Amino acid sequence: MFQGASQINLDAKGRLAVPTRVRDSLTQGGTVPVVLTAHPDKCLLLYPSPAWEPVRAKVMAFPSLDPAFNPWKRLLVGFAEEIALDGAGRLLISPELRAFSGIDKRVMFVGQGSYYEIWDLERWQQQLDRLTAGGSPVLPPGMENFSL
Amino acid sequence: MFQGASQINLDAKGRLAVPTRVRDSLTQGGTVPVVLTAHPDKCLLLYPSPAWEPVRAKVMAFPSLDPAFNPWKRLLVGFAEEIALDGAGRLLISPELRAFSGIDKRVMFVGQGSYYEIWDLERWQQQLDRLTAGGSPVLPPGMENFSL
DNA sequence: CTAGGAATTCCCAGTTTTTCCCACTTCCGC
DNA sequence: GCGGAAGTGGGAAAAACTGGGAATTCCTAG
Repeated sequence: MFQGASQINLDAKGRLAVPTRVRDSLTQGGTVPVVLTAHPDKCLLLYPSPAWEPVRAKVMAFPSLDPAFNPWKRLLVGFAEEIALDGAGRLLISPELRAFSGIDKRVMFVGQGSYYEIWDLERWQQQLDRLTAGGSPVLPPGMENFSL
Repeated sequence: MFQGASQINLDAKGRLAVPTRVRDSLTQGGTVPVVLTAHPDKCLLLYPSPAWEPVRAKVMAFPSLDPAFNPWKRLLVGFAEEIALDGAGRLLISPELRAFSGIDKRVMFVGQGSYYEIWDLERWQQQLDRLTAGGSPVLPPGMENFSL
């Protein structure tokens, strides 16, 4: 289970140093590559390769003739890249994924259960502000009686 | 059941000394780690690790494709960190959680039943003032007939 | 077909950060 | 006043991050 947030700087070559604490759980000790893809909220998703497979299978099973599914398929499958970490545990983010997500240097690396999200730091704070600003957070239907 | 408020100072490294009183009940005598995460009110939540599990499970069960739930999952799961207390009973608060909550040195440590809340002292007093200012505290719906 | 150039990948080493542990001081109880 | 426990601060060892550099491969032009 992935959780926890880390602020990370990309180097000049666009490489992201995965925090050591999560590195082994992501790559299962270096034996498994990772998959990086795009999310509609303009962040990137990072899966251990085996965990990505069933997700891709589900997306590919969307009905091809329903136009509403096609953008999702193009985004999730079209941007997916299998990447191996280098000797120092860094992953190289392609120019295409960097352009899509607005990532240039400062990013937030956020655990979300079965995957990690990678955000441009500024965009991350903007979407946080939407929840915490205004005094009263917005509660979606079904969450009114949620207890911490 | 956790209750009671303590004013605590963080040291220069961002370490918080958990009061001796509550230390054993939090860690069950040192056998169990704690989980620290974020709350929309810009305070931190501190759980004994076993008590956090069901909360995380409920959050993880939110529908992934409903955009209204995603910010909550990013906040509660994304900021969650499992931390072990050091030999002196202190817990290290990560720079990310300190930045989110505005905590730098003086904090208020408040029992809240199944968890503790950790507030920046200034922010704690501001939210107290919001309740007590103006002479008449605001009553949320359903609390009109509450008897102390 | 060959040679030059550019981009990419892999690897090494310095520097910073983190983590763990020890010692001192202060506070409380006896 | 004395003993003990708890809080506080600092320091040293280890690990990790950062940046650069060299070699290889791919592409392009002659």
